[in-house]
Amino acid sequence: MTTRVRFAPSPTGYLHIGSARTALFNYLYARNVGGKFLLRIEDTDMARSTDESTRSILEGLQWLGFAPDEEIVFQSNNADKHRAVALKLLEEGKAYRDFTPKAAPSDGNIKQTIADRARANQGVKDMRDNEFRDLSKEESDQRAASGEPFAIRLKVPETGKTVFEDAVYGTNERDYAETEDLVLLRSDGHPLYNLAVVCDDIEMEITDVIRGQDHLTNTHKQILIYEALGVKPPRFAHLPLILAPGGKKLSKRIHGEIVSMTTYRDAGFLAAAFRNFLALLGWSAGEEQEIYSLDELIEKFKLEGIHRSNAIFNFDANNPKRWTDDKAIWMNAEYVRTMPLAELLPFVKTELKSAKLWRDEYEDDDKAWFENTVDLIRERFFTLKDFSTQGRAYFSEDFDFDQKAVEKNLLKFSELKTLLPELAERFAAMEDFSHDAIEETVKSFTEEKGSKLGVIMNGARALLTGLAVGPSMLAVFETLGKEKSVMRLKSQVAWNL
RNA sequence: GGUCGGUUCGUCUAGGGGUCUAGGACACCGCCCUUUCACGGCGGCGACACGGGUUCAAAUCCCGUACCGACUACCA
Repeated sequence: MTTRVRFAPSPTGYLHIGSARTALFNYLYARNVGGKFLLRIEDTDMARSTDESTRSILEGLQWLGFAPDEEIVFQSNNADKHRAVALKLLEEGKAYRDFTPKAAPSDGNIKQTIADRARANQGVKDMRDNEFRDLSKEESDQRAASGEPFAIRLKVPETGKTVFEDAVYGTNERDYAETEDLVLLRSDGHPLYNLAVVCDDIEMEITDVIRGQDHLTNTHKQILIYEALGVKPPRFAHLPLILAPGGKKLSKRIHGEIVSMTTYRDAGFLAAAFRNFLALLGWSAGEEQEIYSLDELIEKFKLEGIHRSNAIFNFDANNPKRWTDDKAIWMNAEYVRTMPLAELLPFVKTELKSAKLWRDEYEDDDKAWFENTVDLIRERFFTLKDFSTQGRAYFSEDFDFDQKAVEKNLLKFSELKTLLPELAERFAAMEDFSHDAIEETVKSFTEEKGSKLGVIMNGARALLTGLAVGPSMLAVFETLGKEKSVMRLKSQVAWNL
């Protein structure tokens, strides 16, 4: 039997970092065993689901490169089938109508309300305590026929237990007495999550369910439904959660954009790097390698490598340099600096285009120059964004001067105000403006003036790039060329800021 | 409150009875290189939650405690 897995997000927000990892693991697993990776949008919560969210999730998946192998399934389209299953179970006596009036929706923190109620009960609750559970078929049918609203609940057997073997967490057992007679169909006719999931997974012929650990206890309820339906449940593998610093839940409300996939795309992350980072959150190949191509991940991915404890996505909202996880930033920098140049170029092009810095000559007459330049400056970059910000001076005359660089490397040495334009004159007189020739000129100029090489170089760096950091100045001079170097060295703009 | 699960450096993790005076990565700190640095090189700081067992031997097995998490909805 072919392995078939699915990623099943509910469209109530953007693609969350935890969901993205779930998608990744499903994808890797499917590819590793030569199975199918499917996508199902669980949009049965009409109140919270939005098309906007669906679009955002699809966008995130597309960026990460996880295209489903079959058409996307929208769960809401299957509502009729789900209803039919609930009715069938009712007919077979495996479910019953509950005529208890629907409770008013609680305001405030629902989880808290539930916990409080449970505490008030002192933890003892008879899960079978429902006056309609054993109502005669005749009376139930009659009350339904008279138009009385009802929900359909699964009739969980009195004795026994649900057991399943989780690929990550091992054997899970739960006594039936711990599971309530869960609602299958709401009184307004809408199927509920646990029913919908089971029905769809059966219909989609899902063989392995890989999802967040928050569904671990739900699994018992779902197994009960599988049993009532007489269908063999799929294999389950639950993933540890990704938490916020402090071990708290990572949420949109509290942590904002930091949890959204599109944030990383927009911040100049490479999908390959982010995938790599995500793969290492909760999974390990058991070796010391950390940089993996997609193919390597696919080849090495094993469910056994997933661990049981939650991981923390580490970041400091108050520190701009650490706005997201350090390791994610490092990983991206590693990719930017070391990936084959030819693969990086298209991304740089896109970035420069969106910053209005792109020129078609970069792929034509100036192709060699462009490639050399990108290769030179990427050494110190972290994201694609850096090409249009820190790297701006290489592609435009309109760049900003970093105040600190100006103060530290220019203003502190007032003599540079005349020395640098003088150096420009020397440059202007040069015929061969190559690395070695430039070095020769700058060195003799420095000696002649009794100045220091570092002072001259860093002053020039501030003038030519606006920054205090960057590649070797000899390379910068050569890259920018004689004309621009001369012009910028003479410019008084930075001196008058 | 109940049920279930988890706990190795600040973070991601290796390890699954002796090879562990616990390895790697990120971050941090120091030194070196150097015309700068967010590059590179070298080094440092830094963890088996706690308490009992079992065993010749426990980070690894068992029990308890603490802490954290999930679930406990006519949400998904």
